[in-house]
Amino acid sequence: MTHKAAFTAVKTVKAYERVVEQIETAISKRELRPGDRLPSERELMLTFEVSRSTIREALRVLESTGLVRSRPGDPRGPEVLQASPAILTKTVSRLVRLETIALSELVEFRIMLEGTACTLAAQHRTELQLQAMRSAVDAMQTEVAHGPIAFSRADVAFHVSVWAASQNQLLQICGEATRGALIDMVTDELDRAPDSRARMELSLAHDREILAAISAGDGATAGRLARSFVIEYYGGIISPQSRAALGNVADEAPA
Amino acid sequence: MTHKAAFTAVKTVKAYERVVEQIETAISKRELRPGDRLPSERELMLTFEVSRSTIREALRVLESTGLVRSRPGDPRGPEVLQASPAILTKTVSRLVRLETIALSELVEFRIMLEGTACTLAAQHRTELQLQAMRSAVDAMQTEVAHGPIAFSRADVAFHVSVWAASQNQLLQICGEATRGALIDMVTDELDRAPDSRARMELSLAHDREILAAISAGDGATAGRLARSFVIEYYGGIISPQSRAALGNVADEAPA
DNA sequence: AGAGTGTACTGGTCTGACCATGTGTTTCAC
DNA sequence: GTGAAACACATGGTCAGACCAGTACACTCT
Repeated sequence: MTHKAAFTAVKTVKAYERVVEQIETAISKRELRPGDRLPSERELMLTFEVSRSTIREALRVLESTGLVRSRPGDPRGPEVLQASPAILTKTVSRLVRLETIALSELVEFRIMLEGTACTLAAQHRTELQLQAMRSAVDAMQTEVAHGPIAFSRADVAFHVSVWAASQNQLLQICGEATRGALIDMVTDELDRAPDSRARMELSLAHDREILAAISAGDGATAGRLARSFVIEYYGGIISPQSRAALGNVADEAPA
Repeated sequence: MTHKAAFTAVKTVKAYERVVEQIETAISKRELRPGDRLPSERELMLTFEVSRSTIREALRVLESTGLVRSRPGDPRGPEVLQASPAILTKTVSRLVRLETIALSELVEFRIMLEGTACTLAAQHRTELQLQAMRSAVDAMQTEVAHGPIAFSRADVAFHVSVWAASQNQLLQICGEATRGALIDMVTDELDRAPDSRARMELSLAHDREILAAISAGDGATAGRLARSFVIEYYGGIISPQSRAALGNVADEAPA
């Protein structure tokens, strides 16, 4: 009598992958905590019963994932690292760079991010973060005199402080990634030298408005302002429909 | 006379890292495109003048980044892959699991994405995409009878079709990534079996509403609906402030 | 022309070796 | 006793060479 055997697909799993998996789950189950040391490669090859090449390949992928770090000569062995969103940034930027993403898509995405960040910042900001944003704006004021490059740096710093106040790291990461990508693709940051003074003043005024809304805890206004300012900046790049759709989300009640 | 020598810090760079870097930039400069094949490991060790171990370690990190794939026995060599959000998903899930990223942040992010996707879809959708979304909803209707798993699959398909209609690949990528991560985290998709029928009907009704708004070209409504439905689903996870801030963006004119 | 066979080369893994480096200890001078 | 210098040792980085199982592709044979 032949049973209906519940066979399941077998996929050959490479040795180093199983090593990775075991160490990974050990970390995610908190059996290994940041700062802890893994056994040396030579010890690991004994416990896993594989060769050093296999151990090393496993360590390389763990290292590229930001979970551990090996340093030559350290007798204490590879270090278990604190998980950090930093590697996400790299992945996201590469994806943006690679994916043949249209500039318009990037701008749309940016509008969304900036708006949400400001909305959330208005709700979540701590007093400390509020101070940070204020001083960032003050710094922008100062930098107006030092030319567009310095000003732009201060501008970025303000936006970073807003992202931080949103208390959402995914927002921060994507913001960082899109900023980098946008700067890569739009290089008019430099050739807009002629009317630079006016534009700096305008940006400053915008950021002050946003800050006021955030400070007042008015998330809807903060988000709407942020969106409209990004649109003002990059609006020419995206379609009029997108402009209308993304810009008016907050300030027009549906008919 | 001693010049002021412009010496710069030297950091010892490991051999496999330089291999990774070169291949990576080749990919990002489109000299290597998805589907292309890398030379075999034995050839690579000749061109880079390193040993096979080094080449292999480099390939392992490239593979863990999702850039290439090696298959044993394939005489054509390692394959250059299409950049995919899958790796992003894995990274995000791990960060959430390690509590580097709070689940609430993920949900907030998701609300933003879903809302914007629907808003843009309402503006950008082609007739073809509209049909796709319609048939996706119809499929959901059919799958109600086949249980929550099949229904959930159809539900996902509908949302994917919406992202596609948004004409924004970044949205698609991030949507895909957050969806995977959320499913990893929130596994009540299965244990909600008791009232599954009611919830399926509710989801279906929601999606129909969204589709109607998209179909009518009403981006503001589509976005507002999408946000509120996500909040209805995952609302318990995020703070009341976030709920209010993200949910009411579209439907309440600022006081 | 199609089905089966063969083969050359692939990636996966192992062994064993060498080197430069960082840590912890020991030694030494004061 | 205390601080600095020298040492020993285990570590990670790299290399060379080997074996095996598997795949793609060409070559049979019918």
